[in-house]
Amino acid sequence: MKIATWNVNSVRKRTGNLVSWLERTKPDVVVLQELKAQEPQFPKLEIEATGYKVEMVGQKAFNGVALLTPHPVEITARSLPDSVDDEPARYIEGRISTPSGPLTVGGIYLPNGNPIGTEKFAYKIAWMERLARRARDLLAKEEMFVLGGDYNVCPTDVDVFSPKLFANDALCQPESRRAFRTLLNLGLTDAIRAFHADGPQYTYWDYQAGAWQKDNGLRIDHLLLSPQAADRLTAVGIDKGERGKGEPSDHVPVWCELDVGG
DNA sequence: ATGGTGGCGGTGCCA
Repeated sequence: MKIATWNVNSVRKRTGNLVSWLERTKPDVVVLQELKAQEPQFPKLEIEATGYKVEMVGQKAFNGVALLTPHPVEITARSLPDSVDDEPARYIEGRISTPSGPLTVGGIYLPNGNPIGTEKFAYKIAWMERLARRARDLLAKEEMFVLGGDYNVCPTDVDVFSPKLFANDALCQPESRRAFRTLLNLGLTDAIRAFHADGPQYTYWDYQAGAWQKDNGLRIDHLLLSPQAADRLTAVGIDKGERGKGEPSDHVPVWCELDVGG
């Protein structure tokens, strides 16, 4: 069972890349972020032609998340706890069946939070607390789940090409990192770090200043696994090649494999 | 060199 996350930075601009990636890598579930589209603008026909069903929470111009899978899926949430009306489209969650029991996949687009010292940063931290609340509720079920997405957090300085340059960035603040560690301390496993304990494992390279060519990257896209999912983790990967293609997203897909038997 | 790139929407906002 292959679970992936990808911030596509506009699903309309990325339709071609997305379709060829789906056909080549065949994930069982993929969560997408930054659709920058409402439901009528989503390239549903092109995606469905690949055999994937589309569940999404859309928004005009900004944010937007989707869950794609060829399997039967039950959508279990379209927002985090304590949501308000007209909340930014940043969370979707679905549940599929496997031979080892149900698997829940949450797709998250965590607020960027810049600049620090503003309401935007406070909103980021509050959003992370709501995510932790959802994680606790899911953990209580003692089932497999994966919370994948663009967390907009570099968990440690190893995850930043230049810690000095990002010292005042919301992605690297102690509060952001503490809230991320809270998720880990609940018992969640950072899938990439389970297989690559040290060293840079970037998932994002800015469009500006030749960041890709200079490998000036960040690790901000993560897959956090419940203990029941982590017990079955067999492989992880970062599809870095997507960043070198024509008209790329600034993020690349991150995936993991779970051995669920059958 | 106080810039640079990209997406949306039709001007500045967001990342």
